[in-house]
Amino acid sequence: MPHQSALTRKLLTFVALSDLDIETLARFFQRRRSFLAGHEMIYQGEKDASAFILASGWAYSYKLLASGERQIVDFQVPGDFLGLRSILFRTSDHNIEAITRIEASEVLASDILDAFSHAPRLATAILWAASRDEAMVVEHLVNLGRRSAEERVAHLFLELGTRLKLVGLDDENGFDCPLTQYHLADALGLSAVHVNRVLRNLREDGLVTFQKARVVFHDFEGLKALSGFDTGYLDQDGPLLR
Amino acid sequence: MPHQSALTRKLLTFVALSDLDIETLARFFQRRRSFLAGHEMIYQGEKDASAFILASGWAYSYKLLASGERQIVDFQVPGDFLGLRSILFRTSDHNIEAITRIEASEVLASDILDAFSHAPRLATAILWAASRDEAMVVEHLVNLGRRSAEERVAHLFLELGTRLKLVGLDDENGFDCPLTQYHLADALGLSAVHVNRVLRNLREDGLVTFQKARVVFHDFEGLKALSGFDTGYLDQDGPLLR
DNA sequence: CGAGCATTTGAGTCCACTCAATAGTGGTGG
DNA sequence: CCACCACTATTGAGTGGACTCAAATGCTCG
Repeated sequence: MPHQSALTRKLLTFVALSDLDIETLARFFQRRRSFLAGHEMIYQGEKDASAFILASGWAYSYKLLASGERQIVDFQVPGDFLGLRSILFRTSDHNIEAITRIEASEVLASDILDAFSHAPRLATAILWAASRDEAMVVEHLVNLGRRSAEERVAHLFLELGTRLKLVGLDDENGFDCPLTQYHLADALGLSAVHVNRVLRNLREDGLVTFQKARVVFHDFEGLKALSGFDTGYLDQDGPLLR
Repeated sequence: MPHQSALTRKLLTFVALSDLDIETLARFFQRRRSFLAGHEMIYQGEKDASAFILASGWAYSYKLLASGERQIVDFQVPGDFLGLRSILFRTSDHNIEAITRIEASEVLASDILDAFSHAPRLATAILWAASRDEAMVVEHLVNLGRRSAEERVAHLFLELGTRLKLVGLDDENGFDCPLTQYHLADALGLSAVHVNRVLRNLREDGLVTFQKARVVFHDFEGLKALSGFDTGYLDQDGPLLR
């Protein structure tokens, strides 16, 4: 089952799993589902939602305001666990929509709760995965609160590049990226028009280009310096439980 | 042990705990500590940090940027669990500083990991608590990304009021609040000068006052309408595990 | 090959910023 | 006990980054 390798590998870097843990985890990959681009996989107010493990494709999680505005919280790429919070809360407090066509495994609330009863190391690994997600949200908060538009865009591209590299979906100088400028705007607290201008600046400064659904880094170090990007919140220190 | 009631009560609304769970949880309250105002309880880069359960006083968690700017992620009030993410990651990715004098219980990494091995329902409850924290961070993200300065301030006061009410630290028309305008600014992605102007506007519009370390609501419904505040992300639906 | 979406650019506006200066407040020590 | 110092709050003036509105161009896919 090659599609489960990304998540499993991530978890193994954190906790050494027993045979029982591995077996329990394997059950998470039983229910294969696919979704069309634009499909709402999870929606605000949904009761007893499922979670999913992304095998291929991109999604994004977001909240809608009364005004109709949208704030994107995070993007999900292959290997990511999505909707965990929707399981822990009886009713989901956010939406998740497929950006591209998606292949995923559906994980039921009962799968998770069983894992907690019978596979404590796996449970620890899941809590760790949730904490890592929270660390990403925190970094996005810093991005919105204290960085300029140029810095925000640069930071987002570097984060996505790093995350995709971890699952082998990057290449020498960049990565394929199905986002629109509206996605970037709603993730970064900017208007789409301004995102467009910022992209032009970054391109003209020889830092990155984002065109034709591809991000290409031209000056990786320059981008890091500009945005203050530090991989700390994505990196691992080696297993907590051996 | 009256100081443990707030957290324990919160957890019990989510998961019915067994006697063993309760006993394990009780161990979290063994190591009583106190800290002076301004003390750094947890700092970025700290290895093998402890977590804490706040008995009294306020703290705030934040990240520092290379530029020296500060982004406050959340405020912690009595009953809150703080530093959980510092335990799951070997090295802490954020700082937590005491705002007032603090009484707290220190929770070691081993306490948490033991709980995961031996008390699965408690483990589930801890994951739920972590998810609730993440939901708050997400709401702060929405605040920064898509709300105006007036809306942000109003939203923060409503959230703090609601959280304090849950632990009985509010009163008829407001709550005691040890924050400075600099704290508000760094939590809301604004300058302290602008926060001051916004507070004047809200006061002159008869909505809230924030003076002399006290927040007083004058038009609760008006504030809610202004900020689009919805308690959903703080509320509970009743126990997931019975 | 049009229809709908996405991108790009211009013009003008405004929200929140910075810099600067003045009060108020509380704690400390001589 | 009061003088002082550091911190916090307040207000004014001027600036600028990001916004909105508007229009033109490009792209893709049914």
